[in-house]
This record gives sequence, structure tokens and C-alpha cells, in this order.
Amino acid sequence: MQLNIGELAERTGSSIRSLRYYEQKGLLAPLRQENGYRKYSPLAEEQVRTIQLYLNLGLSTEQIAGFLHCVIKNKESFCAEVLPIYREKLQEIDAQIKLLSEIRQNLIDRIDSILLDRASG
Amino acid sequence: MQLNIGELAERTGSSIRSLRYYEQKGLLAPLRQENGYRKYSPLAEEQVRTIQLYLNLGLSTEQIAGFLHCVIKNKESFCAEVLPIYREKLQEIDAQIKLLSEIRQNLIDRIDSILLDRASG
DNA sequence: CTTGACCATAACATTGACGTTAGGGCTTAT
DNA sequence: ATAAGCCCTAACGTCAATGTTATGGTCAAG
Repeated sequence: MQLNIGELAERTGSSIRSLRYYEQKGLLAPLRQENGYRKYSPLAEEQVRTIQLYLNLGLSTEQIAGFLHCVIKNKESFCAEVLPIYREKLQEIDAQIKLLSEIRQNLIDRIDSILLDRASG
Repeated sequence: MQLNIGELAERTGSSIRSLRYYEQKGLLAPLRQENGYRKYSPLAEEQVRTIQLYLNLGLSTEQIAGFLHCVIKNKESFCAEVLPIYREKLQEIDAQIKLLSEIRQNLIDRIDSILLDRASG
């Protein structure tokens, strides 16, 4: 019923290393057996999936740590910390997309220029 | 007429540290004075600007090193190594933009979901 | 009791273009 | 000769989420 770290890793697809890292960053807090082994409750599985979801949104473990305790017990909309972080991240993403788009256009222009130059020069 | 590293840094806007780094990566090859100081020809200024241009396109110093010797002596379109690198980079950029756009849409959806949930829940 | 599969902590390695000491020499003006 | 300002090399620090040893306990099965 309780899970060892290897079992949790297998079920979630996160590496053992990652699970230990999440713990170090305050995202997980497994109990310990007498022999020192980490012991995860069955709820930990969903919790790891939640962590993965936020990581995939580009949030840092530090940001996630800021509201994870809330969202695992409530609806996300209940947790006031989430929305500002989403909006902040959205702005970051927009800035990155803008920068990449400019570089992209520069690359396209230069590629075209090379091709034209070769065709006519 | 010849430039010390500090003067070149000033004229190009690159830091002294960067100029030494470019040299280490094979992008610059200044001569040395008797006292060991680097001595840059006036041409180095344009060369650094060229390096900056490629770095701003997102190319690595290693990629730049692969064709810089050619482009500083010829038209870019003459250098066969450039076009494939541009195309490779363009694909990378497109992939990044795609990924960021997906994350962006996820964020927007989640933000909307929170707002709706708060309004109606 | 030993092998093998599991667990633990600690700590270095990765990525890349730099920033930042640390320690020290050359030069020019005062 | 001393201060100020330039230069040098060497090498650690940055950012973040892991991967990868290294070293060593734990436990179940043969």
C-alpha cells in the first residue's frame, strides 16, 4: 500500500533522482521506514503528476513550492498564488516567442538573401 | 592603429572577457606585443561585430567557428557551410516556438478556467 | 552466507557564454 | 617609487533539473 521510491518512480515516470530532488525542494515529504527508506503514501502518485504538470508549464520548482501545498488540497482557483504566477509566466513566454520570432525572420531573410545572391550573382 | 583589448571592447561593446572567450573558441586570433598584450588589427572590430551578429541569431561559438574564416573574406552566399546551419537553426527555432505556443495556450486555458471557476463557483 | 535487487547520502558532471575574483606584471605620470 | 590604469592567466561562479558515479547499508531468496 505504501510505496518505495522505485515503485513511485515507475508509476509516475519520474526518475528516482527527480523524486529525491523534488523532496529536497520541498515538493514532497515522504515518511521514513525504520531502515531509512522513503515511504510514499498512495496519494503521492497524484501529487507527483501534479508536479510534472506544473513543470511542463515551465514553472520552476521554487514557484511550484509556493502553491503546491494549497492546490493538492483545494481547487486551483481557490489558491490565490497561482494566477499571478501564471500571468507572469505567460508574459515570459510571450517575450520569448517574440524574440524567437524576430530571430526566425532574420534567419529567413538571410536564407533568402543567400539564395537570391547565388541565383543572380 | 593597433588596438589593445580594452579599446576593442569599448568600440564593439563586447566585454574584455568575451573577447578572450572568442579567442579561446577560435573566433579571434590577435597578435601579441612583446609584453604579452593582445594586439588587434583594425579589421578585428568588424570581425567582432560579425561574431555578435551570428550570436544574436542564436548560433553557438562552435557553429560560428565553422564558417567565420570564410565569411570574413567572402560574401556569405559564397560559404557553403552557412546555409545548412541557418536551416538547422530555423528548424530549432520553429520547434521552440511550437513548444512555447503549446505551453502558452495551456496557460491561457488554465487562467480562463480559474477565472470562470471563481465567477461561477 | 552470499548474490542481487533495492535503498541511502554525498557530491561531481552537464550546458554555454560569459561575470567575477585572485594574484601579479607593465607603463606612464607625478 | 608610488599610484593609477592598463594588461595577463587561472579558475571558480552562474542557472536548474536532473544524470551519474562512489560508497555503503538492507533485505529476500537460494
